[in-house]
Amino acid sequence: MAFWLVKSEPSVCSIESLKRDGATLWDGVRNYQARNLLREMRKMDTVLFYHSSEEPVGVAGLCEVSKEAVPDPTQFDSGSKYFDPKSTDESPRWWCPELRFLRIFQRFVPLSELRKEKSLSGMTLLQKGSRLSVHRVSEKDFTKIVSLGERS
DNA sequence: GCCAACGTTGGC
DNA sequence: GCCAACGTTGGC
Repeated sequence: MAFWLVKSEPSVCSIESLKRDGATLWDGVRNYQARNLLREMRKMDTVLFYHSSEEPVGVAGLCEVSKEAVPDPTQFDSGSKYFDPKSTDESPRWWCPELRFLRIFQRFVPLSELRKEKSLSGMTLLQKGSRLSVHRVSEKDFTKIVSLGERS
Protein backbone atom coordinates (compact mmCIF):
# COMPACT_ATOMS: atom_id res chain seq x y z
CA MET A 1 0.00 0.00 0.00
CA ALA A 2 1.54 3.25 -1.16
CA PHE A 3 0.63 6.89 -0.74
CA TRP A 4 0.62 9.66 -3.32
CA LEU A 5 -0.29 13.26 -3.93
CA VAL A 6 -1.73 14.62 -7.16
CA LYS A 7 -2.16 18.27 -8.06
CA SER A 8 -5.20 19.52 -9.86
CA GLU A 9 -6.40 22.96 -10.84
CA PRO A 10 -9.87 23.27 -9.34
CA SER A 11 -11.11 24.96 -12.53
CA VAL A 12 -10.24 21.73 -14.39
CA CYS A 13 -11.09 19.13 -11.73
CA SER A 14 -11.76 20.09 -8.12
CA ILE A 15 -12.33 17.69 -5.23
CA GLU A 16 -15.99 18.70 -5.45
CA SER A 17 -16.21 17.70 -9.10
CA LEU A 18 -14.46 14.42 -8.29
CA LYS A 19 -17.04 13.82 -5.58
CA ARG A 20 -19.82 14.49 -8.05
CA ASP A 21 -18.32 12.23 -10.72
CA GLY A 22 -17.26 9.49 -8.30
CA ALA A 23 -14.17 8.57 -10.30
CA THR A 24 -12.16 9.98 -13.18
CA LEU A 25 -9.38 8.97 -15.52
CA TRP A 26 -6.33 11.02 -14.53
CA ASP A 27 -5.60 11.97 -18.13
CA GLY A 28 -3.70 14.83 -19.69
CA VAL A 29 -0.44 14.44 -17.75
CA ARG A 30 2.38 15.20 -20.20
CA ASN A 31 5.50 14.99 -18.12
CA TYR A 32 7.63 11.84 -18.13
CA GLN A 33 8.50 11.89 -14.46
CA ALA A 34 4.85 12.29 -13.52
CA ARG A 35 3.86 9.60 -16.00
CA ASN A 36 6.31 7.15 -14.49
CA LEU A 37 4.82 7.74 -11.06
CA LEU A 38 1.27 7.32 -12.40
CA ARG A 39 2.28 3.93 -13.78
CA GLU A 40 3.60 2.86 -10.39
CA MET A 41 0.25 3.47 -8.71
CA ARG A 42 -1.50 0.31 -7.58
CA LYS A 43 -5.13 -0.37 -6.95
CA MET A 44 -6.21 0.75 -3.46
CA ASP A 45 -3.24 3.11 -3.00
CA THR A 46 -4.40 6.29 -1.28
CA VAL A 47 -3.90 9.69 -2.88
CA LEU A 48 -3.90 13.17 -1.37
CA PHE A 49 -5.85 15.53 -3.62
CA TYR A 50 -4.13 18.91 -3.93
CA HIS A 51 -5.63 22.08 -5.34
CA SER A 52 -3.05 24.12 -7.27
CA SER A 53 -2.95 27.49 -9.01
CA GLU A 54 -5.99 29.03 -7.36
CA GLU A 55 -6.07 30.42 -3.84
CA PRO A 56 -6.12 28.74 -1.49
CA VAL A 57 -3.63 26.14 -2.67
CA GLY A 58 -3.30 23.03 -0.54
CA VAL A 59 -4.63 19.58 0.22
CA ALA A 60 -8.40 19.33 -0.15
CA GLY A 61 -9.13 15.67 0.49
CA LEU A 62 -8.51 12.05 -0.37
CA CYS A 63 -9.05 9.72 -3.28
CA GLU A 64 -7.84 6.22 -4.12
CA VAL A 65 -6.55 4.35 -7.14
CA SER A 66 -9.55 2.51 -8.56
CA LYS A 67 -7.83 1.34 -11.78
CA GLU A 68 -4.15 1.01 -12.59
CA ALA A 69 -2.76 2.96 -15.52
CA VAL A 70 -4.14 2.45 -19.03
CA PRO A 71 -3.11 4.32 -22.20
CA ASP A 72 -4.39 7.89 -21.95
CA PRO A 73 -7.14 8.12 -24.60
CA THR A 74 -6.62 11.85 -25.12
CA GLN A 75 -3.22 11.26 -26.75
CA PHE A 76 -5.00 9.68 -29.75
CA ASP A 77 -7.68 12.36 -30.07
CA SER A 78 -6.64 14.92 -32.67
CA GLY A 79 -9.25 17.30 -31.32
CA SER A 80 -7.81 17.23 -27.82
CA LYS A 81 -5.29 19.68 -26.46
CA TYR A 82 -3.50 16.61 -25.15
CA PHE A 83 -3.20 15.02 -28.60
CA ASP A 84 0.27 13.57 -29.21
CA PRO A 85 1.01 12.78 -32.85
CA LYS A 86 4.02 10.69 -31.80
CA SER A 87 1.89 8.24 -29.84
CA THR A 88 0.79 4.99 -31.46
CA ASP A 89 -1.56 2.23 -30.35
CA GLU A 90 1.42 -0.14 -30.30
CA SER A 91 3.48 2.09 -28.05
CA PRO A 92 1.45 4.72 -26.23
CA ARG A 93 3.51 7.40 -24.56
CA TRP A 94 1.05 8.54 -21.92
CA TRP A 95 -0.76 6.55 -19.29
CA CYS A 96 -3.38 7.35 -16.70
CA PRO A 97 -4.86 5.57 -13.70
CA GLU A 98 -8.44 6.02 -12.57
CA LEU A 99 -8.94 7.83 -9.29
CA ARG A 100 -12.03 7.42 -7.15
CA PHE A 101 -13.30 9.99 -4.67
CA LEU A 102 -12.93 9.12 -0.99
CA ARG A 103 -13.63 12.25 1.04
CA ILE A 104 -13.22 15.97 1.45
CA PHE A 105 -11.15 16.95 4.48
CA GLN A 106 -13.00 18.54 7.38
CA ARG A 107 -10.34 21.25 7.19
CA PHE A 108 -8.64 22.33 3.99
CA VAL A 109 -4.87 22.13 4.63
CA PRO A 110 -3.19 25.10 2.97
CA LEU A 111 0.31 24.90 1.54
CA SER A 112 1.42 27.55 4.04
CA GLU A 113 0.48 25.18 6.86
CA LEU A 114 2.40 22.30 5.30
CA ARG A 115 5.45 24.53 5.12
CA LYS A 116 5.19 25.27 8.84
CA GLU A 117 5.33 21.59 9.77
CA LYS A 118 8.96 20.70 10.37
CA SER A 119 8.25 16.98 10.10
CA LEU A 120 7.06 17.48 6.50
CA SER A 121 10.06 19.47 5.30
CA GLY A 122 11.47 16.48 3.42
CA MET A 123 8.46 16.19 1.12
CA THR A 124 9.35 16.61 -2.54
CA LEU A 125 6.21 18.73 -2.88
CA LEU A 126 7.75 21.33 -0.58
CA GLN A 127 11.14 21.48 -2.20
CA LYS A 128 12.06 24.69 -3.93
CA GLY A 129 11.28 24.74 -7.62
CA SER A 130 9.22 21.56 -7.47
CA ARG A 131 6.60 21.66 -10.20
CA LEU A 132 5.77 18.00 -10.51
CA SER A 133 2.04 17.25 -10.50
CA VAL A 134 2.43 13.76 -9.00
CA HIS A 135 4.41 12.91 -5.87
CA ARG A 136 5.06 9.78 -3.87
CA VAL A 137 4.35 10.45 -0.18
CA SER A 138 5.73 8.51 2.79
CA GLU A 139 3.27 6.88 5.18
CA LYS A 140 4.52 9.16 7.95
CA ASP A 141 3.89 12.32 5.93
CA PHE A 142 0.57 10.99 4.68
CA THR A 143 -0.62 10.27 8.23
CA LYS A 144 0.50 13.70 9.38
CA ILE A 145 -1.36 15.52 6.60
CA VAL A 146 -4.53 13.51 7.16
CA SER A 147 -4.36 14.40 10.88
CA LEU A 148 -4.18 18.08 9.91
CA GLY A 149 -7.17 17.72 7.62
CA GLU A 150 -9.37 15.63 9.87
CA ARG A 151 -8.60 17.28 13.20
CA SER A 152 -11.78 18.83 14.55
C1' DG B 1 25.30 14.86 -26.59
C1' DC B 2 25.42 19.82 -25.72
C1' DC B 3 22.90 23.77 -24.83
C1' DA B 4 20.18 27.96 -26.24
C1' DA B 5 15.68 29.06 -27.01
C1' DC B 6 11.30 28.34 -25.96
C1' DG B 7 7.15 26.70 -23.43
C1' DT B 8 4.99 25.53 -19.03
C1' DT B 9 4.01 25.32 -14.17
C1' DG B 10 2.47 27.23 -10.17
C1' DG B 11 3.19 30.19 -6.02
C1' DC B 12 2.69 34.71 -5.04
C1' DG C 1 -0.26 39.01 -14.27
C1' DC C 2 4.57 38.25 -12.95
C1' DC C 3 8.39 35.54 -13.11
C1' DA C 4 11.59 31.87 -11.22
C1' DA C 5 12.44 27.40 -11.95
C1' DC C 6 11.97 23.58 -14.71
C1' DG C 7 11.27 20.54 -18.82
C1' DT C 8 11.45 19.92 -23.79
C1' DT C 9 12.94 20.71 -28.40
C1' DG C 10 15.90 20.88 -32.07
C1' DG C 11 20.09 22.67 -34.49
C1' DC C 12 24.66 21.73 -34.59
